[in-house]
Amino acid sequence: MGRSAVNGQLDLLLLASLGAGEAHGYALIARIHERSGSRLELQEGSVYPALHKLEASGSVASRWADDGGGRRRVYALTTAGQTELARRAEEWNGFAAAVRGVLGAAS
Amino acid sequence: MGRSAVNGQLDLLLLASLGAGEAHGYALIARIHERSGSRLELQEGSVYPALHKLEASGSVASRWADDGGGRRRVYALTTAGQTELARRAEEWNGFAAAVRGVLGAAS
DNA sequence: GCCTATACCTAGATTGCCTAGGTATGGGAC
DNA sequence: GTCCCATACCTAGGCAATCTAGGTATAGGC
Repeated sequence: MGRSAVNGQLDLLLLASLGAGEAHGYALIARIHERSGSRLELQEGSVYPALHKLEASGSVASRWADDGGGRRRVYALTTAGQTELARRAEEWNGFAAAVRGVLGAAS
Repeated sequence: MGRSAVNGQLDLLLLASLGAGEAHGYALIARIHERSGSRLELQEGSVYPALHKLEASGSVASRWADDGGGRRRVYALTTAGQTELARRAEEWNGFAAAVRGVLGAAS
């Protein structure tokens, strides 16, 4: 098992991070690392395919930006993506509550 | 994706449920279903292999019980299993906090 | 002109769990 | 008294998520 182990929440994490403003892949990795309190260290090999999948499904849109530096693909949340984010966040809250319920009963 | 989607927390759920007292496989499924507020419906095909794995790693011990009815394999948490439960619970709390951190920043 | 950092990409392997079967026993219907 | 269903256990194989381990390209420091 890898060091971060996102346990099925990769899409949620990416959508939520994009909810804070458009960004390119590398920046998203940094953003998630930061906001998770350094607990999540996503790998590029996980993030890029996930972003492509989210774009294919219409949750995010991308454009190429050449701000002087090298090529960058900047992703932004679409309207459908905002809906999807809300749906997944609720799903996560339900799952977390379910685990808390099972854990809480033991203590 | 199945209907319950335990997202890598199957072992934790089983250990936590056994923390509330020894039980056999079928009863564990019912216990988790109940304590999760009916949100988690584990399948036998997930639970039994997981219990065997936990027994092989020393976290649980089993004995056959024939209380009048058909054969039943009753599982109980070992001392090592209690340590493992604490470790995994802490791991879960860390992960949940990380996700909250990423989600919270968006709102 | 080379090395490093930034940035992006993909194929293939691994892992974890579910699907879909199967066995066995006991009790109620009839 | 036998058929069916519920309880209880088990396994092989498949599938989906994501990680590993490579690769490409550009810009800037030295």
